[in-house]
Parts: sequence; C-alpha cells; structure tokens
Amino acid sequence: MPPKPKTDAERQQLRMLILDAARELFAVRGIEAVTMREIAKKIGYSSTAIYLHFTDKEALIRELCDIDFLALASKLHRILEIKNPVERMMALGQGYAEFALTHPNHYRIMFMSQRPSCSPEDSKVPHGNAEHDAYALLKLVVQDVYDQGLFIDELTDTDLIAQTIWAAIHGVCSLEISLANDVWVNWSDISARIHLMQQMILRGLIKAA
Amino acid sequence: MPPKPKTDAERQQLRMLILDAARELFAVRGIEAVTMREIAKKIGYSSTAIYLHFTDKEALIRELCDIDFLALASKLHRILEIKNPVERMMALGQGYAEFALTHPNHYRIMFMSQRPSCSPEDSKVPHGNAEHDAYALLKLVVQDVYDQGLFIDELTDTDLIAQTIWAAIHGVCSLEISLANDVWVNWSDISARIHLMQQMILRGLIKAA
DNA sequence: CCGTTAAGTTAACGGTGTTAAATTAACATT
DNA sequence: AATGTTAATTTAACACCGTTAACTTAACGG
Repeated sequence: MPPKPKTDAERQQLRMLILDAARELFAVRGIEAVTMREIAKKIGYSSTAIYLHFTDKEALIRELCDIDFLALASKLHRILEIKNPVERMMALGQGYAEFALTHPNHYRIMFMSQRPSCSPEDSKVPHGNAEHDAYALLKLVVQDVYDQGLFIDELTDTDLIAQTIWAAIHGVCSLEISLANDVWVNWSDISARIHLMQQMILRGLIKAA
Repeated sequence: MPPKPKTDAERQQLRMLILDAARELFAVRGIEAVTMREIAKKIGYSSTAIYLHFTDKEALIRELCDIDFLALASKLHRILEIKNPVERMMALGQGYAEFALTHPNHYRIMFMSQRPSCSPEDSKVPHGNAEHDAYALLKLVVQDVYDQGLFIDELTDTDLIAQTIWAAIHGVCSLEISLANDVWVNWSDISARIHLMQQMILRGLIKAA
C-alpha cells in the first residue's frame, strides 16, 4: 500500500524480513520445497516484491548461505581460546558437527549441493580470514598442530590434511543428514559415530604420545 | 500409434527404454534438471506414456536408484577375491570411491539426497545379501577384519566401525562431488585425498603391525 | 498542483509434474 | 463381417512454479 522513497535503512529492514522468513521456511522444509510465493505470503507481501530486493531465488539462497557461513565461522572461532593445539583441532570438529546437525537444512545448502560456483568477489564472506572463513580457521588450526611437529612425519601438506579432516567430519554429518531415516542401515548412535571418527583422526594423523 | 495388448516382455522392454533414457539424462545433467517431457521425447513417446509404467517421477528415480545400488554392489563384490582382510577392506573403499566419482550424479541420488525413506520391502535390492547389498558387503569385510583381531582393542561394535569407514570415504567423495568447482578452497588432488583418508583409516583403526 | 518516480500489486508467460478425456488399433464375440 | 471391448497411447488441461511486464498507488520536488 505505501509507495514512498524508502531510506536505505528501511530497504535493508525489508531485505532482512525476507531473509528471515526464507531462512525459517528453508530450515523447516528444505530449500527446494519452499516457493517464493510462500515466503512472500509469510511476510504479507506479494511474491514479486521479493524481486525488488533479490534478483532471483538463487541470489536469495546465496545470501542466506553467506550469512550461515559467517555464523558457522563465528561459532567456531571461539575454539581458538583452547590452547592445546590438538585439543583445539578436536574441538573444531566437534563444533562443526554440532552446527551441521543443529541446522541440517542450512548445512545441506552450504555443503551438500553444487552451487553454481560463485566467484569469490561476489560473496560477502571475507576469504582467508580465520574469524569469518571457517576453512581458513581450520587451516590455521591444522597449521599450528603441524608447526609443533605433532602430525606423523609423512604428512607435510597442510591443505591436504585440513581437507581430509574436513571430509571425515563432513562424511559423518552428511550421511546422518541424508540417510538417518533410512531403515536400510542399522545406524549406531550419531554421537558415537562422531566420537569414533574423532578418534580415527587422532590415531590416524597425530604421532603416538 | 500402435495400441495392442502387449506381452509382458514388451512392457518390460519399454520400461527399460524409459529407465535407460532417464539414466542417461540424469547422469549428464543431474536429477532435478531433467523433465519428464524430455525423457519422453528422447524415446519418441509422449510424456504421459511414462506414467503408464511408473506412478510418478519419484518412483522412476527410485527404480533407477535400485539399479544403481545393485550395480555398485556387483562392482564391489569382486574384492572378495582378495584374501588379506585388511587389503580387502582398503580395496572396498577404493572401489566405492571410484564408483562415486565415475557416476557423480547417480551417487548424488543414491547417497546425498534425503529419499522419502522407502520401506525395505518395496525396494528391489535384497537386504543383507553381500552380493547385492553394498552395506552388507562392507559389514562382512569389516567383520572378517574384526574376527582376526586386527582392529584396535577398543573397537568392538562392527556396525559402528563399518559406518565410520563408510562416512570417511563418503566424506571425501561427497565433498568432491559438491564442491570440487568451488574456488573457495585450494583443493588438493582428489586421489591424494582418497589416499590419505585410507591411510587414516588404516592407522586409526587397525593395530600397528 | 502536477509530473516524476519508487514501491508494490496484479496479470501473464513459459515451464513443470501430473491427471482426465479422447483416440487409436488390435482382439474376441456375435 | 460387423461389433463391442479393452489396452496403449496421445491430446488437452490443471495447478503450481519462478519470473517478467504492465499497471497502480502514493509520496516528494518543482
């Protein structure tokens, strides 16, 4: 009803309203199942109004994704308080898994679907900064362990190490998210699976004490 | 054009024609991007003809999925020729990864998307049979290693072990499939990542020689 | 007070999965 | 041989999707 030149703050507020509504719907029912019309109805606008603030559904999703990446990095950043480098590395895995399993639908969007490879500059997440980039944080933590000579001697590529640790934890989480309801497999308790994976990382990569 | 009471063989043949067309399109462009009309056009039928053989798109996908599950199990079954149980376990991981990376779009459907939890009886894949059920095969292989006392002593739950090994390999593969094109991460070579994961499994779960 | 313009809505387009109705052709029966 | 039945298939249509074009509304600057 009220068309008026809006201030930037007002526009930003509406953007947030849309993002919040979309986030909630996505989180509950998954990304593909939610329609633009639904998001709009939830906030009392027509569906086309969304297009005044986001170029398309993909852009809306990507923006939500960026926010989630920042939230993840922010949550994980706290583990830097832990001084022991190996303990800290384990805490990082634990925190990551918690995030994944607490927000499975977000996690699915973030790490389980092929995004159309957005170029790094059009993302709002600062690249390489450990405070806002979870992968950079992981590399930092891995590098610390490496610098103290705690990895077994064959391991010299910290990128490779980081990616393997990531894959290990991601494997547990993504399998849980995708197939937890699958009756095919007699699933062990998820926390036991995470714990064993952590032990495997420890024994598999770290020198024996 | 030709309506005639078809024999069961003819009907089965058309089913296969549909399945093959769908498989090829799915494999190339991914599951969501392919439409029923497209599949139909590829085989020279109208789209609605498909519905005479499959109740809906989901059923078509699920049937393809079942075929892929059998193909995977069949491929992996050969590793039973390897006599050394640990070597065999490693070969299983390697074969699994090969399958995943050779058929990424199939793998995505099989293990990276929440299927509407089909009950076990309406799947064509025989449950628990190592020849046709890849998870059963994995459990068998793990059990053999366990029976020979080769896992570290803390490990007693073979389901948990199997699921952790699965998660480890799945983590590498699914991350590759979803994010290989992501410029965010400076990805190491995929075969190096698989190899390190295998080493981690070995060192992490198997008793030192 | 009126034009301009931003914000928003309604109507519409092309596309999707899917269903209902109509069509076609082979068979069985009279 | 003509007819009715029935299975296989197609055409037409529905409801819904993301998205765009055209239109409406209301606030502001001159």
